[in-house]
Amino acid sequence: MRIGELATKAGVSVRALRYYEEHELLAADRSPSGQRLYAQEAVDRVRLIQQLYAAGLSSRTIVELLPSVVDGNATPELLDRLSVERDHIDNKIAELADARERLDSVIGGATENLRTGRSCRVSAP
Amino acid sequence: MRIGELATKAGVSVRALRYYEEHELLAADRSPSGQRLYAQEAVDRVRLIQQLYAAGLSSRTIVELLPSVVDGNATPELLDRLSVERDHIDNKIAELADARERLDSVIGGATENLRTGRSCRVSAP
DNA sequence: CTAAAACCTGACGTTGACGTCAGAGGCAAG
DNA sequence: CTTGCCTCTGACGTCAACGTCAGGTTTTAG
Repeated sequence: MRIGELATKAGVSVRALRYYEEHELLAADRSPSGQRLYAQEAVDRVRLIQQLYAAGLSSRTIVELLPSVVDGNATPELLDRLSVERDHIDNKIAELADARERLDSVIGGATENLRTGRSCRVSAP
Repeated sequence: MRIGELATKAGVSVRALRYYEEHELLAADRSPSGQRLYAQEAVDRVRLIQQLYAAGLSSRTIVELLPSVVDGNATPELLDRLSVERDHIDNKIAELADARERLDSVIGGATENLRTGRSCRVSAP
């Protein structure tokens, strides 16, 4: 498949795919005329890349870890790096859960205020 | 307290605090000579700001929502915005959990490979 | 065959949350 | 008083992950 199709299937821009190649996250074959050609698996790989981006990994980090994640193999050092990133993700999840709780309690309280009658002492009656 | 002390206590840079003032996230009194003066509560407020940043909110969004979060009150519209952000956070948590599972299974598999004897068919025996 | 759509390379633009530097003023200690 | 650290206001620099535009080639639809 060519770049446009992959972009559509994977839900990213064409520019993003060229960026991934430039940064060695995603290799592409070339047609005789120089157009990029991708295998079906590329769709999953792009989704994986996006997932790792969303997890806060930089493209440099992804380059280092992606082979291990794809073929399920790793040296002890890579295993360490993977654990480090896993822990980072754990911490982020905890932070997010905190923030969500905070918003939830605000939402709950404010909803209650609106329900019981206007707001809670905004000004004197 | 002056800006350096707040920066230390809240764990951010002096520059960040000036940035927050510039973007109306955090007001400051001024000494006669023009130096910024903060109350103790500012420490918590800065931590809250950081938490919301970590949750992916932009400074513009934080400006809109911060008053509600701080005093626990909100108009119906703000309540909507809060819910929207809460849902965003929910989605992010789900994505992160996915990514973590992925890393976990890679870590598990690779650890197993190392444990049972080198790697799983890297080359012919 | 031709026009539209997709693709190519290069290169500059964007955005957010600060970093950093310059030049000048303020403030506690010795 | 001066040494040294803190603070001030601009204002330009940074970095990542693309967006966007220019100018040209290739593929596809009719």
